Amino acid sequence: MTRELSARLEGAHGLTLNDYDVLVQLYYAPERSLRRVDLARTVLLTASGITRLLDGLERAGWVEKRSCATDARVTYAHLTDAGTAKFETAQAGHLADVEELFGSRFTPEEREQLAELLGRLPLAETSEACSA
Amino acid sequence: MTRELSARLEGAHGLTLNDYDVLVQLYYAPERSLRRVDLARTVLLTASGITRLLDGLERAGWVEKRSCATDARVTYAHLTDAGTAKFETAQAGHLADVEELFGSRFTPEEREQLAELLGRLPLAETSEACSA
DNA sequence: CTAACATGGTTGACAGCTCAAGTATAGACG
DNA sequence: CGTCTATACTTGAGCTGTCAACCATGTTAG
Repeated sequence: MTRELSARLEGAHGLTLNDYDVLVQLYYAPERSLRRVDLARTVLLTASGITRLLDGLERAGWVEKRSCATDARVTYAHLTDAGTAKFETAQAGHLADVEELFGSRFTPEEREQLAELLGRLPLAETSEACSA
Repeated sequence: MTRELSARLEGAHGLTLNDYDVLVQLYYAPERSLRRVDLARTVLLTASGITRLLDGLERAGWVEKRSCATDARVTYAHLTDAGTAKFETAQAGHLADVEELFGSRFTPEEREQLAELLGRLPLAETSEACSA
């Protein structure tokens, strides 16, 4: 399923599933910005993985770096206008794909259940913010 | 979770989660043998992925190639005695890990539910056997 | 203040997997 | 029989992500 979804996303928009995931996180984040560490945690990548993934998105002009005023160590990833547009375009197709491959097999109650059950799995916890 | 399980397996027995997965499949297969294609399908790898993974297991002496009497195209992967022993050793630890990280978070009924729900996801279907 | 440690981030080397292309065998059909 | 298509498997090239090592900044305690 992951392969299939990723392949479709790749074919239609040149995005990896992880790329897309990062775009979603940024899109819904306050100021469309997130610390790289936090981003790494939510998309289940390591710090270096995020560096490399963002390299690509930055080169494409969809994401840019921003420094933090109160902590010189942190760098924010910020979704550019181009990136926002890109995401909005990709989202429709992807949601349709997910619905087709995944959603159609479960009733709404079953989805709830799945979400609740899988939500119990152990994940690293998030951390503090910083006023940009 | 996958990372954690794989890391433990790697640390304790020098096995990848996928290596382990292949070992399980072979262990419970008739004659401890499986066609490479079928193996690929059940562990969710491509044909070339299996070739490379088995390369490693063969070099370690846990798996060996066997040809098929009735179809010269197919090669069987067969678990050697060493491989069987290896698997039995690794299994205990791994089951404990899974229980710790995963099982402890769900009641038996919930596990059933999860299995049923996730079991509905689309997977490539298996294929025919061949008398070795 | 300084030493010691924790945290955010990047980089080099490498593992693991994919895709595309190629080889070899099998089966179907004229 | 020869051709055409499908299947089993391997290999070369390349991508993605990991780990380990590193630098820089922040935090805490003597």
